[in-house]
Amino acid sequence: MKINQIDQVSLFSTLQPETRLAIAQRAYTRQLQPGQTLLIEGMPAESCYFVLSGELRALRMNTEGRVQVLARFRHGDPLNIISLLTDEKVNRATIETLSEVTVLVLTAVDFTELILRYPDFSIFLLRHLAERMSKITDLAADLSLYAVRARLARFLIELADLTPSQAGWTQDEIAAHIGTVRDVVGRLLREFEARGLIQRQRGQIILLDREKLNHLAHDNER
Amino acid sequence: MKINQIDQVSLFSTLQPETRLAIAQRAYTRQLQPGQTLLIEGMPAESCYFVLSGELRALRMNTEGRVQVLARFRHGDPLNIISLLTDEKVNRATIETLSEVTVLVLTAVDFTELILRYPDFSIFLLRHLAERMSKITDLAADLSLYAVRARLARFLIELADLTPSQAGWTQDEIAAHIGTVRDVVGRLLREFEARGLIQRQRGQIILLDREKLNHLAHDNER
DNA sequence: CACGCAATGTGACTTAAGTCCTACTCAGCC
DNA sequence: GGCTGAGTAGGACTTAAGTCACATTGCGTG
Repeated sequence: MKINQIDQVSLFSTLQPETRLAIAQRAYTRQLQPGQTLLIEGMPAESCYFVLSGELRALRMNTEGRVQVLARFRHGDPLNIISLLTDEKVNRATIETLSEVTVLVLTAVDFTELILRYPDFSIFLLRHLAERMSKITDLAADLSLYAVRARLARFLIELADLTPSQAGWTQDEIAAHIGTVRDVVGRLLREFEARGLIQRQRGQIILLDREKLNHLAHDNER
Repeated sequence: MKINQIDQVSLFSTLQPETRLAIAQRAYTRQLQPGQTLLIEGMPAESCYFVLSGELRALRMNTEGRVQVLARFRHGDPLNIISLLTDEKVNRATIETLSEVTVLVLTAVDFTELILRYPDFSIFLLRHLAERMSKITDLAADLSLYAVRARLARFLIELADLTPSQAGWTQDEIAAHIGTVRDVVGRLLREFEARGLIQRQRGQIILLDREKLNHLAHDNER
């Protein structure tokens, strides 16, 4: 892949020019359609990826087909590195695209070589991992310690903070993120609306009473 | 701290002698009593630790006092590095000792310096983080996708695999690990015993029907 | 425009799991 | 040897949350 393309990955901007060059020499790009499965949980891990554009999600599924989203990836995020760093070298989650996606592909061999040779690369990865570790820890604690109502309230607040235009979230997707099912999300959204906490139009959700929502998010009451 | 002491940390054995020396020059040890709290969630993160001996656990607690254990640490495990690597520099969990403990303390400044100067140190951390990431991911997925019965079955199997002498686990502790409450653990253990899946004596649990337990662990049925 | 699929709305029902209580067991210890 | 407190046993009750079934809406595409 061309070096100037690597330079466009803004998150690589913390890396030394030599390191960027080394990555560029080994990596190649790959295009993916929306809704495509990039990796399947349990399969041998052969390479890792870096998101250049588009959005993906990591998920686990149980025997009944219920889905839990574990992470979302976008521009600059490394992807599947845990599977490569771990002893078993097996994909730890299924990864699907949510939009059209371009990724940078790095084989396992190249990856380990880069880590050993370019210290700033492993620091770069370390920071990313720490960030993701924080998020997944929050998820685990939430799932265990808070009721669905609280998790939904928190989700809505975070969503509103993150993206001003939070359209395109189906109830199914919300459910897969907060660890429940569609029906329950629908019920609770209606409840929130009836209580004047939110307002909905064309699938968009507007927070009306952030105070009360925030209270709901941190207490297991109604 | 003395270098020969550092050399005793078997997990540091993958590090270069210079790196070990650098750690030894900056770190100091600290003794802790059983049941002591080393770190409190939400407080500013000032240093990280490495376990020399004894055992600790990381946990989160909700407003009602319910506890979820997020990780266990023992000899060689780094501890609180996520809090230091993350932007906010705040402890991401409460950490308590389970026994008498000796830790190696490294201030935030020394830690970042070591990372920048000794590449093998960051690779060492990277591997640890990947391992822990795997575990916490499993936890989150389990909490979301499997019923308590399945989580308990899995827990019992893992426990039996890990330590041949799995005494000293109170129902309360099991509950805090698998994300439920004492009463429920007690009920289910009795059920398992009545069904001939396990046998209990003096707090010790012996697996009788690993097959069926394993089936329970992977399906959400009874 | 009509058709069909995806998303949502909504009530009725079921149940896992949590809560509450009271009683029992057992080890340690003054 | 009786007392204390931590851990366990076990029943009764409540409820959050999941399941099921079916209606409705809305959007994109032939």
